[in-house]
Amino acid sequence: MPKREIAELLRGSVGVGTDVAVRGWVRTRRDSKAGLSFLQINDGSCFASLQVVADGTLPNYAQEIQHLGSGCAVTVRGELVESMGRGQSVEIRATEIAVEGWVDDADTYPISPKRHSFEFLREVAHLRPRTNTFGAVARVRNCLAQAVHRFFDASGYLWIHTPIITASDTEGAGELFRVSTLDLAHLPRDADGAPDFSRDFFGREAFLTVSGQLNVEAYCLALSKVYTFGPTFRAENSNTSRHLAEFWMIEPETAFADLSDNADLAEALLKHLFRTVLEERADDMEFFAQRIHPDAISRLQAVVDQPFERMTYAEAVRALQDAKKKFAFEVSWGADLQSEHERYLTEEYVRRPVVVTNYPKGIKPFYMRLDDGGETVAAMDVLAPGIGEIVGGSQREERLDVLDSRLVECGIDPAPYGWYRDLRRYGTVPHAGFGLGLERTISYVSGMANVRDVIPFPRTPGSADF
RNA sequence: UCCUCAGUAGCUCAAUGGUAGAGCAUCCGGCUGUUAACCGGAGGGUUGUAGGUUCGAGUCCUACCUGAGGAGCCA
Repeated sequence: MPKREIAELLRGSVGVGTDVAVRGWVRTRRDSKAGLSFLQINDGSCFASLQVVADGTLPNYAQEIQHLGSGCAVTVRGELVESMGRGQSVEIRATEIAVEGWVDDADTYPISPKRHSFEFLREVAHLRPRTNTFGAVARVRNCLAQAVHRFFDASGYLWIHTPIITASDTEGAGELFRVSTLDLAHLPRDADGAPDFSRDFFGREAFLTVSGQLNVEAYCLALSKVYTFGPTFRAENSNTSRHLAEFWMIEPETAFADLSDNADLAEALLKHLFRTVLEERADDMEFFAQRIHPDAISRLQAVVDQPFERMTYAEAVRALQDAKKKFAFEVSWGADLQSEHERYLTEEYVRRPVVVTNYPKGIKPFYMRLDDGGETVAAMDVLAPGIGEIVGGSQREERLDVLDSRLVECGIDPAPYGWYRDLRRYGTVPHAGFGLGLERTISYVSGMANVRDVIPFPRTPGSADF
């Protein structure tokens, strides 16, 4: 008897009348005193559960089946039949139900068949994938990750596995987590009494990466079209619904490309991701639209159907200054846009994703290409309704002399950047790239308001359970 | 890190400074090709922690802990 995924059976790819076996976990049991029970079985292969009809004549009916409850693991064998009830087209008429794993104490099993707050479910992160919501999030997350690779592969980009451990502590993007094997209780000291990192594992200080960008630029300037996709770490004490200490980031880098090409790529990537998830995870998206965010589907559809708005930072500042809305922070040229400003632009001013470009150089890092005029850099942020900044990127400074003066201007010691400067010494070309936060993308797609609920085991300040 | 709010049954929440309750979940019984099932019953509590005010504190005060929302930082 072939074992089947529930998704296959509900898709109709197995004929009615076939003997099948399914394995999964009981969601609910409903008894009929007419002498049969109905089990909803879910195996995670799709959003829906499969109804199993258990007749009272089954040998373990009274002993076992009538005591099955939410969370129990079972193997069901039987015939796939057209359902006599409403609500599902097919069901399994069981000939055998084997209990694989009981629920130890149904009274305290956290995932009872009722509504739970996301805050509570975070405390049982090892069990929350058994809920409708977190099953859907997991499938959508997988769908998006697979779509990222398919998009880049089809576009001729190479996936570059940039290092997780980095020796540079001055990449300019936030606080870093230290990687060390030194004995903290007996820390070796140098002559000045400072920790002697020459005795550390790598013979120097080392950290977890905050971005694969600098490394991937090296491969970009040889292989033309490359991207990284992996975990990223920031030791910022950020306590918001949009920040994690460990998150996944997608960072493409394109040679012979300028800022406009870069924005085109970001737009094409986002549209591809949204189109794919609407198509391949229609069941989960339907759930998100019904229970999580009413516009979950319609707003993705809208993004896919129309071009992104584009405006320069200067235009954005003007729009904000002309806005009737009162902001807590005043808008003036030279200052970074506040969250409230970004939100106004994308949610009220253009009401869809918007690419803001050419920010003042003073608020952007050294590696962004200086624009003609010398006041702005070729930076771009993609702002999306509901989450704000979803993409941050730029055309990179490919001119060695300008890069050097920018390093000085930003007060950065050029010494550790020898290899990065080499890329400008030997066959430099214009190139551009950006970072797309996977969790923020999932958050936007699903309508899940907190990125802690779109990653399996969230790491945030003061919290690394599981 | 800063500001604001919240911690009461397994969960979601009530309770004027005066006997701690409901719904859901769980268990038991009834009913039904059921499907957010329905009806009845039962068990379930050191009110986040430590102090303080008061005849009396879930409620008021102080500190701390935890969580959430917002800000900053950013993806």
